[in-house]
Amino acid sequence: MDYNFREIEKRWQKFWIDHQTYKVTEDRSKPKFYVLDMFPYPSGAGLHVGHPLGYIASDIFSRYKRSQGFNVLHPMGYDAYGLPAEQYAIQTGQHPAVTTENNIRRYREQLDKIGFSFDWSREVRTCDPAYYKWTQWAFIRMFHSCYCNQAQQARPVTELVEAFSRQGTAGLDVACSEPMEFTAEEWNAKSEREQQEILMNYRIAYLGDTVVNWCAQLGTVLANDEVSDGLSIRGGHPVEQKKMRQWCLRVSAYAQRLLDGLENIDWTDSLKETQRNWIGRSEGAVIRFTTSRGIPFDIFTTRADTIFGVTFMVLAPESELVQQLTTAEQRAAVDDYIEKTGKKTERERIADKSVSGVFSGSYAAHPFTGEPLPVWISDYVLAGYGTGAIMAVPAHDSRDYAFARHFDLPVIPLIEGCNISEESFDAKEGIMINSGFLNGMTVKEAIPAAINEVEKRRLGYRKVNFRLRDAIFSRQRYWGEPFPVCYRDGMPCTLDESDLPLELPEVDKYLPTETGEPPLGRAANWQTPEGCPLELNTMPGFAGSSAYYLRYMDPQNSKALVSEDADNYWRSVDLYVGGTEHATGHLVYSRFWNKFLVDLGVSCEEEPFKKLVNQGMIQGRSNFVYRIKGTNRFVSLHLKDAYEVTPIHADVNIVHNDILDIDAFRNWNPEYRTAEFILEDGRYICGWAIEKMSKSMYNVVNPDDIVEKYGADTLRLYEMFLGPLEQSKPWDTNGIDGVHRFLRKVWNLFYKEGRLSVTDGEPSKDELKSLHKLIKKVSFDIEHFSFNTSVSAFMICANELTALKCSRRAILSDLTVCLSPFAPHVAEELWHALGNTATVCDAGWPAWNEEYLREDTFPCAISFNGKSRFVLEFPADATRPEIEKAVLSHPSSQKWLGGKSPKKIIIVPKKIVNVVI
RNA sequence: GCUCGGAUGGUGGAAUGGUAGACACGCAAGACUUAAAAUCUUGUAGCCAUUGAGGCUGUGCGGGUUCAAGUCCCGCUCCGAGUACCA
Repeated sequence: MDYNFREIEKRWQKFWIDHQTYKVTEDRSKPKFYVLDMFPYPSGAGLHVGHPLGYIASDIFSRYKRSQGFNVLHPMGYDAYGLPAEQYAIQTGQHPAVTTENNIRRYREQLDKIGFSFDWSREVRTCDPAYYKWTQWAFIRMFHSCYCNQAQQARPVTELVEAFSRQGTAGLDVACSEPMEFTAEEWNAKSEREQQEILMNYRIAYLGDTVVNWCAQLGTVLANDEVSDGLSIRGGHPVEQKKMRQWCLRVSAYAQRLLDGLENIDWTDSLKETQRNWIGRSEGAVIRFTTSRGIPFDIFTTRADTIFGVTFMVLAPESELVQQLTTAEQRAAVDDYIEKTGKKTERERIADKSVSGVFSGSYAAHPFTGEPLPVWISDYVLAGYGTGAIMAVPAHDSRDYAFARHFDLPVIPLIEGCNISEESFDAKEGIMINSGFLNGMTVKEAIPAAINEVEKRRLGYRKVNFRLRDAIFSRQRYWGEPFPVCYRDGMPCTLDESDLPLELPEVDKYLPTETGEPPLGRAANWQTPEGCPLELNTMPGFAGSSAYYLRYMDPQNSKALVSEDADNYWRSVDLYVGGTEHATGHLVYSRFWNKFLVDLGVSCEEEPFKKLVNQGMIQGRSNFVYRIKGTNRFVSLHLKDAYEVTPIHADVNIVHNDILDIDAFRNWNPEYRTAEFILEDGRYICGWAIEKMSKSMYNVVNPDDIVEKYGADTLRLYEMFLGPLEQSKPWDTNGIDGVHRFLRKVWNLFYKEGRLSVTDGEPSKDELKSLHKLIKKVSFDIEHFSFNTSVSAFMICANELTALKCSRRAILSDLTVCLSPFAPHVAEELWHALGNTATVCDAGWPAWNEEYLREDTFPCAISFNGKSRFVLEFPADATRPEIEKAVLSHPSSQKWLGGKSPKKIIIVPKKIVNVVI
């Protein structure tokens, strides 16, 4: 019987479905383990070979943990809301739900062919009302919560209202958009509407007037992580800054917890560092300057030590102080400047490195010297960071320096011996000069000293600033979760939780209305039964993916997002596998979302993803043919230099090991039907290059084709064999034959001349050694996600056992179990062929025995002064004097010693002997 | 600019400070075959030798620590990823 992978894989995939082999329940008799993949967005293009890489790795780990007796939760679902389906709907009029459903079906077919051990009974889809009910529910809870900075915890807004009516804002430290101060009497005297306006300033989900990234082509706002280089990540359209009233999530309130939480999780350093930068904690001080007309002017600085070097002040063009500080004489110039910068898109603002700005006409007084400092307005100061205003220290900040040089403003050096003739001195080192009471101190001493003095004189206060902004949560799109919000007299109110889910309505077109409202404006009767209009925006992509890992724990629960019982059992994700591209998006939002749920008592673990592994990207490997210019003749790679040629992408699916299938190429495109070829050694050899995997480069490799040709087990092994999991690498089908050959070799250990041929009885010493070497190596490798070397270990073992003509049942049985996480179908087949009735995942992971690995003798490299010279075999129990004697009496030793006697002899047991002369 | 990775044969890549190049691809030679494919065997870092002979040089570059460095330390070069008027 041959290794018929098609039949085997079909049989076992059916078996696993029929027997619900991978369904899990909360079995308290076993330890739990939660392995999660980042769920995919089901795109129309289907999966290419890059997508399953992470899924294969997590599947191997899941199966391994199952064999070790863990109760493994390994679910899969779909991140089904998103822009591409909606764009497609706009073009074709097809309902996004239909295309999404089709895409999901296609994804599922492709995934099923690879033999994953997902528990599909727990599948979730973010566009399913039974699922997004809980996304809406969390939003309602965020609306009714505020963040208490003292307790570092979300609290109900009702508590805040009570505090306001009792004591006003006195003694409260609650996260807010704008600092506010009022007394209990003032609060109680306010109207309901005024009180609601004030509460918006504190809610965790709030409506805020914010500068947003507006993308006109997409007709929607985008979050910071959805924009790169001033272009939208989806589609690459220009993005401009616009002030709009939008739903926001107060992610910034959780900044410190998000930062602290990184200490206790097992993620790569680079990913943690990316998040730290994104959160951007900086310690400094807010210092209050006073302007000529008594208007306070607060700035944030991390370099309070440079206060004596301030020569001017700068405001962001969007700052509210601009209007107050502009004098009559400067009015025209300032208005002109504001208009010009306002028109610039984000992209232009980044691209334009030239210095620009305008003088406001006002002066601020230096808090220590009282000296007047001109107040300028420039777009190099950002409205959204700190206070939107800075004190400019041109000698020690490169941006201030460029500005001062351009407008010819004074520059005062503050550090002994620094050279500021060409550029500013930004380093935080040196001895202070020209700085009053700070003179003679080092920079490191001067920073706290300056802040202390500022606080003592009541000129300002110590402040920790974060770069992390609140997340803009509204999208002017159709295909997303509707907000559970209606407007009563223009005031936003949440729906009752019992009315959830609020289902997405039908619309005639997926475009904005004629009046410019979002697509939901087209829905008929989009209002509550009492007639209050419902919110027209929908939620962004990250809404549905922020708590999906919790829903998998209890996916059918209609009473709660997750039951306390299920949450207490599964707790958090032990292993999360996915790409780095979510470092500042999903992985920040879901950590925030989880922390909020922890505050509500819904989730029990502060961090949702204990360990995270980033699989690398699989790039495409394109093939080229070379057409001689102006002809339909193609010349093979190594002969092309003799001609003038144009490289043309050839479909990688008609090229094998860089050799072109000429007939297939002629049939590929009518244009090439009559093509002629100049061959080398009778073959046409293609050139190649590493590029992104995409249709236009004809380098997309479909996993279905690989499964059809080689089988799922070969695909799984080969994807792992390609290189280290976390490294980006090109897909190169060359070499897959080797992995396939290995599986056939394993098969041939069991089957001789077409029939099963295994023998009972005691395995030989060599057989045991080979097997136990494998068990040890593979166990270690899986724990360390070093799957590529595991595959090598399998190949070595198969080669050794083949050489030993091993057909011993005991050996083959354990080998099969080791192989089962990697190649589950063939392992299952062989396991049953050995006469087992239970599935291979119930077999239990074999333990290795060091006893079998011990050698009778060991080879030892003999070095002289570190240079390896010859190898000697020693008995396992050789003593030091015996080794020394053997080494020195070896005929070559005299040659290397050159008549001298050795200074010392270093013996590393079982590895090396070094003779130092 | 800053942060984090990385650099090893023709290729993908192995190597707890201890015989560098495992394993695989590719290539070459051989066996089987009318032939091809498939399969199997052998060889395969470079250089100089040799045919019972071994030696030298080698992990991006330059130093250092060590009996011993691809691995650790210092200084560069190049490549990749992320991030950026963040005060």
